[in-house]
Amino acid sequence: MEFQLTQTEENYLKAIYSLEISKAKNVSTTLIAKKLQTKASSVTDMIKKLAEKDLVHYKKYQGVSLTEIGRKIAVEIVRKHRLWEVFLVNKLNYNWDEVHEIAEQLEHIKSETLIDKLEAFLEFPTHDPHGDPIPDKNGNIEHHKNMMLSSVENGESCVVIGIKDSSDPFLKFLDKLEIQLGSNLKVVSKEPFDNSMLVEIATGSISISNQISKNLYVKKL
Amino acid sequence: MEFQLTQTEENYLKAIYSLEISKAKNVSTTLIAKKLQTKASSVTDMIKKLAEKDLVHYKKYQGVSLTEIGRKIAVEIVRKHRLWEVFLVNKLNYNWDEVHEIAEQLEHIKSETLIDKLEAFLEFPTHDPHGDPIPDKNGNIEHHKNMMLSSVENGESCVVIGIKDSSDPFLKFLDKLEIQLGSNLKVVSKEPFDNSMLVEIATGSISISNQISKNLYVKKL
DNA sequence: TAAAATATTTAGACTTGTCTAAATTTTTAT
DNA sequence: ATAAAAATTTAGACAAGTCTAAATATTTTA
Repeated sequence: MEFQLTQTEENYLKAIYSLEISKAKNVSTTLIAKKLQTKASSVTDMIKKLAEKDLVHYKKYQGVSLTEIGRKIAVEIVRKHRLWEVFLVNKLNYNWDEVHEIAEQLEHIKSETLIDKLEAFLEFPTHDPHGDPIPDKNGNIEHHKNMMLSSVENGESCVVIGIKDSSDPFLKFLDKLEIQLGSNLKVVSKEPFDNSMLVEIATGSISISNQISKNLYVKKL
Repeated sequence: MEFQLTQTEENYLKAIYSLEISKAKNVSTTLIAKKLQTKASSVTDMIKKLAEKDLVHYKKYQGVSLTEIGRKIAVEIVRKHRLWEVFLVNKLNYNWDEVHEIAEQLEHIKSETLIDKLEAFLEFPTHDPHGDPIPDKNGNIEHHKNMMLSSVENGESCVVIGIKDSSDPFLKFLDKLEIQLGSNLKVVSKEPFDNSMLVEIATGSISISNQISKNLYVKKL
């Protein structure tokens, strides 16, 4: 029951997986094309191939969804990606905004044993450098509880536990703000006009726009 | 001056490099085909492409040799391969006979910084798990002095410093003999009939065939 | 040194993943 | 509800890397 997929096929599965999570069921051709920076016609071709292999459910013009086996493979790739990110940051001293591209390559390395040995070497981390949970070897993954900084009330304190949009510029911006995973934040006030908030952190008070506070997963204290 | 080569192109360069070292200049199409488990006609096609990019010298029917830039790239790939092997054995606890296939994949990961960071993390190893020297970041590589166990005289002692043929079965066989890098060997006697030798190691005396003694790099004590 | 054997190259075809342009279907708006 | 807009699929083409079979060149050998 073991598939040998190409990197491209794996990338499609991963893209569909992440779109299913953020956008609910039956992901559209266009959305996948946008995500993978390719053309809708190319997506259609590939979807047919994946459907042929029973990795996605597909009916013409109706979008796609992952089959059970397709989802299992997608989660495996996510697991590999996030474990490699931990390696790059914790062992090779990369910053959290530098590891995505390299992990995109490393996640496709084929081996029965490699990723479990890597996981043990890293001492079984539960989250990657951006706070995203790492699936276990059976494909179980604990999803974020959807608590964003933006929904924290005045006077309440919380800890940053994850980043929703782990794009390069956003991570660099957080670096500049001196916000990282584990940072303590206290919401001082919220501005109804633009939904920005005044927040206290270790180094002082800063104003945080809604666009940012919507992208920080937090846990209330 | 930076090329972006495909994995296949890189594999051809590496194959030509290793054939040049063992077989001298102007490597033949057939030899490359054998090494890469492909057909001579495919090799011809690829060679033309590499020649087009000035990575090899090529004249019809005359075989190929690496250009300076081609050799530089080949050595870089060897460097990556060997550093990853050190990582797999020293950090992830793989045995030396299990790492080749995985390193074959890891050597193609593209990054400006990754391999130097890996090298630092591994504390600048000079040799891979099979005793092969690791090129430095400028492409300098210290080649083995060609002293094989087979040329050690009766009564002389030596240390194993490298394996010439690092194939799976050979490495497993050495494991069974309890011979590893750093093992001390004393040549007790040599049998002129088949060139086998009687050798003393820590755990006792063993007979070693010529085929084996020709594949062990040693340093006299 | 000419015939036979071997090595190499060429020609044409196939696969994978992609694209553009055209055709078709679905969705949106009036 | 129907026309316009948007999304999707199809058709045909291309590049990369490979293959088989045939053609050509080189090497061996007698």
